[in-house]
Amino acid sequence: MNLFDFFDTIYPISPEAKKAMEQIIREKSYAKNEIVQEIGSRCRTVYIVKSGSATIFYYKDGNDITEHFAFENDIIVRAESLFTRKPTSKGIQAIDETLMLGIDSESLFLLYDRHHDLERLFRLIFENEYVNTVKRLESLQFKSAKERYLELLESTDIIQKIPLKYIASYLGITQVSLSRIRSGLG
Amino acid sequence: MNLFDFFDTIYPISPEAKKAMEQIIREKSYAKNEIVQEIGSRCRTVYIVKSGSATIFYYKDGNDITEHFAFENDIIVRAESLFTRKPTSKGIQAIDETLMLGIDSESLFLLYDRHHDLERLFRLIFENEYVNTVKRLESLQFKSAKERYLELLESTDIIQKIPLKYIASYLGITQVSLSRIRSGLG
DNA sequence: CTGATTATTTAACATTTGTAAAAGGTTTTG
DNA sequence: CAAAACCTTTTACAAATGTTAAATAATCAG
Repeated sequence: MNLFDFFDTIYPISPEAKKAMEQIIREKSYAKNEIVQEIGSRCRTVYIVKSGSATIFYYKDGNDITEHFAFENDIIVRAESLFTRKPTSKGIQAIDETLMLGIDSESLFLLYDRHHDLERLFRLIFENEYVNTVKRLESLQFKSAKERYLELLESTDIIQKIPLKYIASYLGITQVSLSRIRSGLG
Repeated sequence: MNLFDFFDTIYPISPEAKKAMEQIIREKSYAKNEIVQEIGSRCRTVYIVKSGSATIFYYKDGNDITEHFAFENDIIVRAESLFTRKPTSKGIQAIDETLMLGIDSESLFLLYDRHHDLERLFRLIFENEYVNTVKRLESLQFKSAKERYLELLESTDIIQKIPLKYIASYLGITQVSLSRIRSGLG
């Protein structure tokens, strides 16, 4: 789907706003496993996955942890950096060959002053991300690992294609534990 | 602190916007343990805690679970309902004698059209809530219960006054487990 | 195609956390 | 004040998850 068609499903914006946005969007493709944004950087880009898949990841005690997955038409930002202007210890990585649209966030935020509809659009987009995060929190707070795994399986088919090491850490468990759950013993 | 002084520290709004907001705010006090919003209701109010403390809670397998704490000057909303207009299985409860300001959310959202600065202010407020939720997610995903408890203790002094049963479920553990951690054996 | 690399499962054991019940503490209220 | 209600800790045992290492299985690169 075209980006603006996608945006129209959320909140229609004026032709002027579209024109202004086009100036600050760039498309880029990433190879499998390529780093999109380095750990330690500031988040200055709002990404939209056009095809492929990407994660937000970080390291804890030497282990690679997947905090977030993004697939086709998903927004991907490191919120704790984008909205605070501080660097973050998280990075973004392409899982597969991935095509991304990147919107320069500083420019976008400036456009909010002249284009109220753009601020509205992105307010709605990020409110939705906020809601998704609250739901994931609920899942991690008191559901068992097995419940979380089943819930994830039901959320999207694409998850089937993602290597289990990413999925395990996303669920907050080890690969060994995930294997047990999958074999029906967990 | 006065509400508008507090808002000014986030994003200054016009006198007209203040006047419009005053029409949709009501102050109400709640007794200790009083339910502010019932489980199963829709979130149509943005609360601000003036004094006291409140939680977002729900039931899972018969257990009372605390999802969120709010203290003085904190915003408290059930985001998964406020931003989707759907009912939620979570409620809001006062822990202590608590004074709250309630802003009618439907009216607020209507004001966004006429008062761009109000939309800006609340966008910034909820972006901040979103960031807080992401940080909590990170904590629940891969920190140990002990780490989470120590982190919570450092976040605010007020937490010392909150009964441990609320804190245990907020951390995603049982009271027994929290007692073990506190006694240094966990 | 085949060895090398990477991903996944299994096994054995350790640690953490949960469950249920009881025992102390503390607070509330008549 | 004293009984009741509520909160917190402790105990003993069960279940879930982690750790390390090894064994398979699948994929990749020359």
